[in-house]
Amino acid sequence: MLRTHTCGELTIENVGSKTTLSGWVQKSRDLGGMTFIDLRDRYGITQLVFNMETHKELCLQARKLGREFVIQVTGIVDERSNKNKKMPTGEIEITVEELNILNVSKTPPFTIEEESDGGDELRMKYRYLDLRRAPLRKNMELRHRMSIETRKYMDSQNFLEIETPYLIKSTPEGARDFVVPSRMNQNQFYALPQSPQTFKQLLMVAGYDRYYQLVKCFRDEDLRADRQPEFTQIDCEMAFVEQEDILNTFEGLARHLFKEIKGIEVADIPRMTYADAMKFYGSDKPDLRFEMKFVELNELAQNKGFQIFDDAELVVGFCAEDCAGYSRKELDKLTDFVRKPQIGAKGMVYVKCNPDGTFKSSVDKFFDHDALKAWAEKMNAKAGDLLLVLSGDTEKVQKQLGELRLEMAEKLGLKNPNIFKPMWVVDFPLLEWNEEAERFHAMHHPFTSPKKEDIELLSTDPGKVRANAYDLVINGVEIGGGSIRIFNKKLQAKMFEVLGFTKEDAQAQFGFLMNAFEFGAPPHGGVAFGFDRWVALFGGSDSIRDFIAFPKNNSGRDQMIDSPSEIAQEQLDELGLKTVKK
RNA sequence: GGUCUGGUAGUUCAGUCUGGUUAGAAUACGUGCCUGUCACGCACGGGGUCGCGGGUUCGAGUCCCGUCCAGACCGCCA
Repeated sequence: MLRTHTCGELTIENVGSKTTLSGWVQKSRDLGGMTFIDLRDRYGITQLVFNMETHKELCLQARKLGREFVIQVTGIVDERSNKNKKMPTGEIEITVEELNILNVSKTPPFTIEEESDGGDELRMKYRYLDLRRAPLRKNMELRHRMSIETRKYMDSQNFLEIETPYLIKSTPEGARDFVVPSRMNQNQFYALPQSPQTFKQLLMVAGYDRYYQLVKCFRDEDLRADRQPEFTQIDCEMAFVEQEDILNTFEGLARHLFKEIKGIEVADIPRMTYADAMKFYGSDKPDLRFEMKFVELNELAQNKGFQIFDDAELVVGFCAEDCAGYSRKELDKLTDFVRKPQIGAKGMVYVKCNPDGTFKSSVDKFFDHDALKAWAEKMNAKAGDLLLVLSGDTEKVQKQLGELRLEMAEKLGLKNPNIFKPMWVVDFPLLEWNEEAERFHAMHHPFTSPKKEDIELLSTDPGKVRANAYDLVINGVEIGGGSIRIFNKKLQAKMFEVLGFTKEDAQAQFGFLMNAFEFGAPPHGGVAFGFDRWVALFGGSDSIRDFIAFPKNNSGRDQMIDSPSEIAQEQLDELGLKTVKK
């Protein structure tokens, strides 16, 4: 037997017993007369002690052990004379009687500790070493527990987990597909699913009225800290439901996960329309951990001689608490922030609500004390607060101010990772105008149903149509989204028409779905959650990379296995593919 | 496709703005000393293609141009 216990389980209760442990040498401390070794495995760290007086040969051997050597020891569990309260096994140590080196190790390129000294690139290249570190291990454990609890909840609600194929059909809508050449059907290609969308709808037609799946999805788009080319979704679909049923069912999932994983009881999850989210927070995924709600100032700020405001469609601002003391330099930095090309504002107006009741603003020339006081009152500001105001075209200004709001929250340390503010954003627009293609795109996807009362607008003013679509947002992170689907063939055809599909295109790409809908499709709808994001959020991180065992880097490369890579000419020939010379 | 930041010892970084003697620190590694350490301590030591290519200059880690790599963001992500 290579071990009788793990390195995390021995305590004061086991003192006196004989034990065999196996693991990696985390660290050795050679004091001359005695040597301590921290032995590590997945479960913890146990201290080994070698004494020069009693076991000279063993002690000499132990001194030669390098970091990450794999060893097996047998010895007696002893109570430590100097206890370490910082570690669970800190009251005991193993007085080693037998030492067996199972394998040696090269010196690792970075330290395998809580806080590694390795940079990202190196940690990715040696991911198997990085995964030995406790923080990564905890992330993997968190991910595991969340998948278990998700399955428990879904099972309790009568959902069936059904697998859908990974080799499917490419469709030009939405994200770019990853494409797989077919050897048996030369010049034809499979696509990896961006989501199991059509299959889950077909499962509804098939009568499996509650489906879910923890499933890999693939999108060939540029990466971000929270976006990987392959990622995992909790994909769900239900039949015979309305939006309300779905929101309630998955509010249940959120509540279950919050309770079981974070020990947090979540009250009802508030809902906000897309229109309000944009109006008050300048984002379709508002972070509600902090206020700084937008206040419109058109009436108070326009026609007072300040040309920039007068020309603007919207003058809007928010109140940053206790920031009136900001220096000129700090305010200039905020102005620079909103003027960055990524944000795109022309400028920023500020009003300091001084503690003595006076006001100091960047537009004192145009607005006197009373005018600024009226702003402050409308914005519920108190003495000591700072008002930040932007103006311009409504949609743009809202987004710009939304970015500024997040920047201020960051500056003020309001993004507390231990506070969770979940919300549903509902009533998304059905379509959004794509400038480049000069046509409407489905905001969610082309199977999303419009609100009944808005259907008529499809022909007259498609941009105004609201959808039965919803997102779950937690702390400003889009955790998931879904919709009630169209199950009526006529309406689906109308939708494709609005999206600019010819009948032939629609039939070629989605015919299999529309045909299926002719065989008794039930009313249905669903939702999909970004599992990696949810795990990262619960783990207190903005980046999903350290919650995926083997992630890809910024350019979609796996630096450990060095993929993607070129393939042999024979493979290409077999697939009927030609290499393109660079 | 674009914007920004970075690339110097095994590793993490300083040094670059303002060019000039032998490129430093910490940590890791090696050797020696040390019987209660747990970020052990002390002493000594080895360790560098300053990402790569070109240019300016008497002289380039430092300035300029190009390029590669990494990261953050915009576009993109139904």
